[in-house]
Amino acid sequence: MSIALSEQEIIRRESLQQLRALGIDPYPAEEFKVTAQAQDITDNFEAHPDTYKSVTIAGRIMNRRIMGSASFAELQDSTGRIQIYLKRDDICPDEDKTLYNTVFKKLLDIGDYVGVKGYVFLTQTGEISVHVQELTILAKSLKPLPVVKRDEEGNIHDGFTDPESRYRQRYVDLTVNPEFKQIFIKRSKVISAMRNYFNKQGWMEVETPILQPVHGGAAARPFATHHNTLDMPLFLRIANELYLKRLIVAGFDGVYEFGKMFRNEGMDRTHNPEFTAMEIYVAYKDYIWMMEMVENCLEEVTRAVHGIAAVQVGPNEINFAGPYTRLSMYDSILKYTGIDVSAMDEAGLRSTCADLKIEVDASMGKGKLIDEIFSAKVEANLIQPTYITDYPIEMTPLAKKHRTKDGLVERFELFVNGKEIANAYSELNDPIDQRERLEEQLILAGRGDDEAMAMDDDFLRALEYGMPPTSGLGIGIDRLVMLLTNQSTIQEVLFFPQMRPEKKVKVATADDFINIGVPAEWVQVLNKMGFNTVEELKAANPNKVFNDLGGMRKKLKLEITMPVKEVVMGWFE
RNA sequence: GACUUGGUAGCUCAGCCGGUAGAGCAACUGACUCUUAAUCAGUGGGUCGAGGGUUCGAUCCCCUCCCAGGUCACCA
Repeated sequence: MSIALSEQEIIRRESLQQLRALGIDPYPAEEFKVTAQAQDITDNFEAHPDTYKSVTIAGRIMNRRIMGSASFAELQDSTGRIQIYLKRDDICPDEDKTLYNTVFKKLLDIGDYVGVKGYVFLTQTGEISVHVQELTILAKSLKPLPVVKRDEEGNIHDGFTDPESRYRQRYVDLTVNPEFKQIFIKRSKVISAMRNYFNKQGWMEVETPILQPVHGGAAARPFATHHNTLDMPLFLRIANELYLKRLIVAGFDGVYEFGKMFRNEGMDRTHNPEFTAMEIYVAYKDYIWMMEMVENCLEEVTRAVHGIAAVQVGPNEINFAGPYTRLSMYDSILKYTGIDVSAMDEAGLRSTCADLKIEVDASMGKGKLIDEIFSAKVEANLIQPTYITDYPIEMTPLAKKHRTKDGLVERFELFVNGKEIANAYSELNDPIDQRERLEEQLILAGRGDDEAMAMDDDFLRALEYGMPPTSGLGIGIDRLVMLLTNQSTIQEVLFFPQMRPEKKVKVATADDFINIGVPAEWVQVLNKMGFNTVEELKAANPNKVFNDLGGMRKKLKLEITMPVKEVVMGWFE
């Protein structure tokens, strides 16, 4: 990233000055009243041509085909692209043809925002187009957009495809690859459909702290920060579960929150340091009830996004209409490995892992070992929505003990396309049991499990006042959106995925050059000549610099005053 | 964190055995009043990711580093 401008950027800045010289404000302040949009026109013009005898549209120029005194251009607004047709003598009815010959043909560029008033018509080749009668510049673009070409078959020719550039400059990505906007539109629909579903049931959306003194509710490494006034450490939440349960204690029957969670762990195509989770808690329910709720909710969400309950994900068509298959964790391992682990002790599980060539380490307890077997042998097989139920107690410190099965808890996870999408419990509301379970986590932490859950005394105090039987659910929204939009990386469903900072080339500020006597308008020229710092400039031959400045001035057709030689020599003192 | 692939013009990419770079699009100049990957003629545009090393000479070979992608590990 150099501060020196490219040839095309310099030319666009000159066009900007020329527009101003012509009395045209390249960034006008006043409202521009739009009366139509591209998609509306292309969808409805042929059925209702009379409605489009006068339209005003606005957007970016994305393509121009100039043929002397007539031109076609493509205007892109938030809904799509439409072709516009400009005739010199229509937009310049008087003698003065400046608006067409100079402004449109010379001073406008791909990427500029313009507003256009005219009438919709059909070209000889049958394309719905707007015949322009008035042209207004709304915003000049100073950086050239990548030009993505599409042919008649829809093949993309010079795609803007580099993932690094696409994620760092999402604004460019979505401008030149507008099809990716659909992912984010669907993401928005997923969240609003889910919110609508919950609201219809009478449950309440709430907000709980993101800055937490204790990072509870999940097992993960947190981001740590510090509050200056209170002079205390704080953590960005890794979960909001314990706060939502406090609200159930407080007497709300159903509370839910869509919120960002933060986990200070690895990044890959399914993990971003901050991600969106939805958690909901409903009083007087259990995890059996929750399974049915999730089936209804996800079916409704899928229909809201796709119109039907099924979605194509890679080679699989996934059907979100319930009921979903229910399989206990032990039965799922039995089904896919033929091994019954239900009665095994820790030693037995270790030797089973060894038989299955699953790597384990000494810090792993019984629950973790079973989870390892499950992850390695079962998960990938669960393509259609499947509930895995009844987890070992050791891996689930916040869930209620199973009503009939010793050593298990009332928990399910929903797996779709081989990935975990949701996690739910009959919530543990026995405060004494809860304290013991968290103490066991402390022991695991002592064994070296740095993800074991922390003790939260205030949460336990809340439980001691009494929490009604409650079922809780968490859904990873990013992963659900990945599924429903058929994307294989989380970056594609996040507007701004986390990236390392861009490297900055060491560049002096304009003021540094001005301070040694360089006129402001010449600083860019020096940058262009490769002098990014004052030191680099001073190391050069003064006479050569003076000559080269003249050369650059001529080459770039700069209409700025050449500094006299004595001034240039002064830079080197 | 490990392995691996890549980083060359505004964008997408070539670049042979080491001799300081090419194409298409975009840009610029000109022609053109129904084009649509517009066309035609011409012209410019590069710190070859950064820094070292080897060499008479490095985009190319070697080393270190930076950034990104992929795979794996980690991530109840």
